[in-house]
Amino acid sequence: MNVSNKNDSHYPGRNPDVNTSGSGRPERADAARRIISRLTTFPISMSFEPKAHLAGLLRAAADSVAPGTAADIHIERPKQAAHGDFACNLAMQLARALKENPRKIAERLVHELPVSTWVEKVEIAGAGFINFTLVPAAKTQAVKNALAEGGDYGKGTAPVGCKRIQVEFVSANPTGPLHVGHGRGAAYGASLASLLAFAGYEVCREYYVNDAGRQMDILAVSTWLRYLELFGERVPFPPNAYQGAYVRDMAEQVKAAHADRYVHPAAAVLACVPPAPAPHEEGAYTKEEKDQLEEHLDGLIRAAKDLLGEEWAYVHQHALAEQLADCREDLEQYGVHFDCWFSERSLYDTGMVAKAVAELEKRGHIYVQDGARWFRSTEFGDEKDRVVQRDNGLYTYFASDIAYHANKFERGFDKVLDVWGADHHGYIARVKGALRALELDADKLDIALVQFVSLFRDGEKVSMSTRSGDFVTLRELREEVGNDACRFFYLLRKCDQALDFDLTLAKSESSDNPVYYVQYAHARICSVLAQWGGDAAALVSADLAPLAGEKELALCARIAAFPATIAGAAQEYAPHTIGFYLRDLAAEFHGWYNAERLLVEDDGVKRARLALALAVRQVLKNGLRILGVSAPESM
RNA sequence: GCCCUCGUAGCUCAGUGGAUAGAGCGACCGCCUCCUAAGCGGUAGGUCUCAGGUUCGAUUCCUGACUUGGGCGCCA
Repeated sequence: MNVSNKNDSHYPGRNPDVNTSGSGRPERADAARRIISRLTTFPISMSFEPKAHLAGLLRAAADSVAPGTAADIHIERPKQAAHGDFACNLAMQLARALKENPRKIAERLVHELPVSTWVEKVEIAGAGFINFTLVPAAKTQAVKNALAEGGDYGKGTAPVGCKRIQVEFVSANPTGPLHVGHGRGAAYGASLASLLAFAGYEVCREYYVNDAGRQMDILAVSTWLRYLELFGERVPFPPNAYQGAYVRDMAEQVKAAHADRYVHPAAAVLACVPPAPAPHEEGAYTKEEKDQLEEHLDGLIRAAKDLLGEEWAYVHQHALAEQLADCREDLEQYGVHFDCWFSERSLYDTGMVAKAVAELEKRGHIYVQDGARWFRSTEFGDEKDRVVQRDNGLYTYFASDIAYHANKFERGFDKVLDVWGADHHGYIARVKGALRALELDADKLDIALVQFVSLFRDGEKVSMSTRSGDFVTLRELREEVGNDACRFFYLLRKCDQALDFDLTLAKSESSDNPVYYVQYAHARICSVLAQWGGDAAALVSADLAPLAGEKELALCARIAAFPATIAGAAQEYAPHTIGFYLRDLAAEFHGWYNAERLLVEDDGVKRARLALALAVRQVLKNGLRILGVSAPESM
């Protein structure tokens, strides 16, 4: 027995029949304890989750020591090995309610702990920690679980009442190629969706297509102006139109398909358009000049619509279809798939935007001022009221977003998660406010804000603007760094943390990327198993008793922590936790691999070690799959 | 100005109401006759921005400063 001093208790867990009445406890309590023991003692062969098991033991003890105090049982893994395999601070938590010294409470708790065949030793240490040391079979049980469950190891079950969840992410305007900022949102959203699915939710991945509104008009008119240039009709190209080369490509396509069908004289185009300010060298326009530029651009859009008539729809549709297809292809290549592409325009076409505003109006949350209709969002926690319909009759983006979210709720999800860029955070209050105004449960809506990505090249910040066309596309990034490194790099940071993406580093020293470290562990295991050449499936039944080394048991503990890591990451919407977990798992494997030989002479030891290696590989594979990173068999 | 966010090793970042706060990179010293050296072991490096408060206990929670980034349109 491990009694380091008189205050430390010990626990005869392996010998439930031992007579402990010598401790002075009445026989009646002992009998009660036996009854509980029968309820909480499990045979070794069953699937076993240590934290849940220990929590169950402690719950029973707490109910006996402090009935009615519903303290949360919090089991954690101590940082120091000397503190056992698991620790619990329950005694400290109860100290206040019981008005008693935590160590005394801990002693009583330990005294009332039901017997468990999994527990080897219980110690009280420090201010009142209860430290558990498990029997070896408990530590290696995770290996058996991982091998038996395979690709399902770590899967969870969603909480009752929250089964169907929608994750909406990327939702970039289809007005040009996706850039590295979208790449982060895509990596985060896709991994989060996979994580939630693995954690037991029914997940719907959705992309909201902003195919209505001014940005699309600007793209269409940009394309048309480039098209006119191809026929020598030179309208000065506005600096606030889309500059990218892809716009010229679309103009070429329109020309190839329809020749000069959409050509109008430049003079006719400019006839009724308010003049643009004189162009500047550095683009340093004053506020007034900027307004003038926007009016000029709107004038060009009006002119295009007037001159083209019904054919405007073709140019508009062509630009939209092209960009959406490009975006979709880019994402598919990135390993990011969507179940649903939801059109903003469909909300207008089906009258849902008007209906949403009418619903608000019916409930008295709309008023008219200066010819516009305002939603009284201040009554729902927003800092100011918001326009939903402008004085020119057009609905605002906010109006369609209200309709969109109302529609999401109508579709019956238990949870709706929006992944937004961090610059949209001011938008949360008004959307939630609108939902409340529509008498919907706004708490069903969660919003994850993904911080910006700043690109650095050769130590200098790269300016990024979609309109100027001066940005690094996601496609370029993927081609230079690779999908795996790209996904993993993004995920090795909390989403609410701004990310500095050093292109020079990512491109020139990509072998330093931690993704290779994790993948290498997987490849190494594959290599060892291949050299062994035996039947890997048979390792499920290997005797794991030879796994007694410190590194081996630590690795087992790491594997055991995987299901809880999944559950925690899903609950926190934090897929980056998986990335860090995998890195730690790989590190422990590499350390073990270097310290011990796997393919040793002793068949029992060899099989046990191979079983452990196989379990590590399984967990690496399951984790990498969630992150959308490949698990190569050789590198 | 108001609202939000951030502040942890030289750098980039994890983490936590608990016991001696971690990793990668960089620096330094080692390890291939041996299952993949894209690997491993070791050393150095910290007032967890500061000041109060809550608590048995605060780097963690609260308040306030200072700091980082962002948002405050009849744009999307």
